[in-house]
Amino acid sequence: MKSLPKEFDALAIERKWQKLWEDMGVYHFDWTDYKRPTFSIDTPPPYPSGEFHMGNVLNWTYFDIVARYKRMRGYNVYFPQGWDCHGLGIEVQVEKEHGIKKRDLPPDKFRSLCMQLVEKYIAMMKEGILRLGCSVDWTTEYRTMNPDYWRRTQLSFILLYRKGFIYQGTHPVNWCPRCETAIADAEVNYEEREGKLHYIRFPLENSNEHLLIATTRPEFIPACVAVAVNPTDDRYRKHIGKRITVPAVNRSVEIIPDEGVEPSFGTGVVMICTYGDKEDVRTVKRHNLPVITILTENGRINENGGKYAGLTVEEARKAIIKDIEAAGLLEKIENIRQEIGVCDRCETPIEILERKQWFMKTRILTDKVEKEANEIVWYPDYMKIRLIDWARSLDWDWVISRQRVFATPIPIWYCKNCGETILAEENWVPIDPKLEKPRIRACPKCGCSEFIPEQDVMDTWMDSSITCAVHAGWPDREDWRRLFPADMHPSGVDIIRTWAYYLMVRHLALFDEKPFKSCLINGMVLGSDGRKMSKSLKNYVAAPEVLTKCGADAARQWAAAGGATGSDIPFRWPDMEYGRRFLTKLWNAARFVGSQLADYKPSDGGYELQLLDKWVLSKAERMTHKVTEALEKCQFNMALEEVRNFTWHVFCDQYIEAVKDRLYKPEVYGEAKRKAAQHTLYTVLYRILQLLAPVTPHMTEEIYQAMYAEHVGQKSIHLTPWPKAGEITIDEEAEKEGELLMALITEIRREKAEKRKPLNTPIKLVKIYTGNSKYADALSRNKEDLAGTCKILKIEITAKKGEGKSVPQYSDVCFVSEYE
RNA sequence: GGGCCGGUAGUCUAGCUCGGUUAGGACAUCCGCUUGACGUGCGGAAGGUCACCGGUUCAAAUCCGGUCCGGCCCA
Repeated sequence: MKSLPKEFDALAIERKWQKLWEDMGVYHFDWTDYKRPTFSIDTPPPYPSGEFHMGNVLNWTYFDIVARYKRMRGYNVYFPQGWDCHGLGIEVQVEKEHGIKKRDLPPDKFRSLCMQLVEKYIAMMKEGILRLGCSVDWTTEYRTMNPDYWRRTQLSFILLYRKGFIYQGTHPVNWCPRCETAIADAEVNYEEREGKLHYIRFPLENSNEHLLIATTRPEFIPACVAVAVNPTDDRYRKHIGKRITVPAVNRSVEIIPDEGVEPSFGTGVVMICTYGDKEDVRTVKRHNLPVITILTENGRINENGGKYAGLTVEEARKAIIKDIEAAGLLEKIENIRQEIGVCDRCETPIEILERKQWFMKTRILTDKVEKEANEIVWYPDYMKIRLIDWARSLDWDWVISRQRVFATPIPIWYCKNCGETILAEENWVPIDPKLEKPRIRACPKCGCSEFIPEQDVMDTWMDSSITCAVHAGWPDREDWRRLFPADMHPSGVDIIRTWAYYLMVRHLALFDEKPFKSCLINGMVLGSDGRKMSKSLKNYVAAPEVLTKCGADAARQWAAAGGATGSDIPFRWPDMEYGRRFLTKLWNAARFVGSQLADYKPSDGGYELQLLDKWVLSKAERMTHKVTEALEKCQFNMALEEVRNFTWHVFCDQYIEAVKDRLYKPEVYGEAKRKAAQHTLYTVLYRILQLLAPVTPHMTEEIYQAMYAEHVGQKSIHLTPWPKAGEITIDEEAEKEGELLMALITEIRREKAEKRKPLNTPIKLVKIYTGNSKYADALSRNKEDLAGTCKILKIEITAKKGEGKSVPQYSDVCFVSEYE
């Protein structure tokens, strides 16, 4: 057997295997194999936003461990990889980098700038995935910005349209005035900011009294359509039904009762505008109030704002306050902390606008979403609550249209004459209605042959929420249901409400089936200050730096063992260091085994297993059960800790130390006992390597190739079958006796340490008292390893109780040692 | 304001599902030793009212209720 060199270069080893695995194609899904069961992973195509970061490392490590484990368990594993390219984030960056706005360039030019930037980011992130050693099947790589992908997005749109899930309507939507587009609830963040609460007098009609209203948004006064009070509020109940004058615009509106009004906020009187906030939307709808839209798409006051038309929101606020103050109607202004909705991509405060948009009916699916969420296996289980709560909390359907450029076009035209909506046929896609006409001669309704293309494009989530079906081969492969639903969908805890939710509603609507059978959740990566790691918080550690300093196998150990699955994992350099040291330990253990097995042939028999051989084999088997069980439950931290502790402490510190004498001196103990130790070292090390392979794929491969590949016969350790239960016999008797023997060895060594003697100091005589004949018998049968390990020249064992140093856990067992 | 998660030695963390070992580990600290795999390694030591209060129980870090604090997501 080949022995390993003393030095190793972890990074070189990692690069070498990453390349060889790719060359050998060891991770390719075998479409022609119908014997093995399949296991498909719905790899979330990352949004190429720049660098592969530690959160990606955590996420990808989790499901790569699963992929590698399942492969060894005999599954035909499907591990695809794509890129979710479209979206506002890239557009905003292109605008920033080039100092332009989307309208400054023709759409195709703007789009190509976006594609360039995306390619740059993909290259960076792909490098990260490769360096982490993920077992991706790169023959599956795809980009959602390529027409072959968005053909599928458009096809799904057409199918949903026909099934009645898509509608166009004029409804209030979240609107980013900077990006000039509608955005979904999931794209709105809430931030606490400093605001001002204005107290303004609204004169009551036919009276010289007034009501004092409090508002944070006086610029909406021109859009005020009612004044509301809580019907249970005794202060104002008498005014309900009367009319009141809106200052600055002199409009007469009604005072209405509404239970949504919080009597303790401000004055308990609020103005209802279209639309100052989401609450206004509810109130307007509830009371069927008129709608006065006063904002343009870029956040200015429109013609409905009268004299304030053309001003920005900020300018209008100042102008209106000035006018109200001049009219003597401004009572006071207070500072207030308020939560405001901002655009997820550019942090501009969002507005609510009523504009014609495309929607997908999602709320009618909520009961189904809940039912399916309960049928999916979640790791950890409680995470399903997030999805269910989110689905239940949604007020509006999903706005799927965007007024942007870099996205999948909506395959729709309108008849120029009668306005009829023309939906693309299934075989027309991919198609961009802005560049191509519908493939019909004339409008089926009026015969007109001129058409107006839909300018809007689709929300990016429309691309990325059909991945479970697309990965499986839909719609091109007839057998796509073989890989659908996906066996596992991995997700960060923060995107359950988006990714997992949208996947659910899209696939339920399209195929009436849940998209995935299990969902693996990873927590957030925290910085050293305990807060979520981010560049803006200055607690950011770059993944390439970590991978260069410590290597992928160390980083993967951090990800696996940093905490329980689903919980947030703090980034810690000491963890990284520990991972690296463990690899060194493993390397050296393997090197020792190799050096002792120069003359060993795995097929050779002729060995007589000793107690400690049986003991460590039995413990290795027991550990295998624990690791297997932990991996089945995606408890990566438990699985890794189990193997690391066994390797370091049981295998290296205890077993190897205890059999050295037997290995070195066959002339004393006999060849059969040396062979027994060789057999055990060979077997247990292989077991360790296999169990570690999903977590530290590179190092285990390197050792496997040098020491095991020839005999085992698989071209990669990652293709070897996971150990089956019972391959090694669990020997309870040997474990019990072995524990006693190890406890005694440990105690004798401890005594040596206490006496400040080097561990290889010979002991002239050790008298052992066991207090019972069972222990005495066990020790007598196995005193060779005891003597060898502790350098004892003579051992006397008696079954009587005696004096001396006692052995922990075995209160009756004690010994007296005599040194020279 | 709502939902979820967490609060375990100087730091980080496991254990809690299914109550019962001396509460396990890593890093840091201290003391020893260097043995023919070990970028060292090994042996040992110190360090904890398991956030707080109450309940269930023969028995609670673990189950139940409440309080406080922190985080995440949302309104």
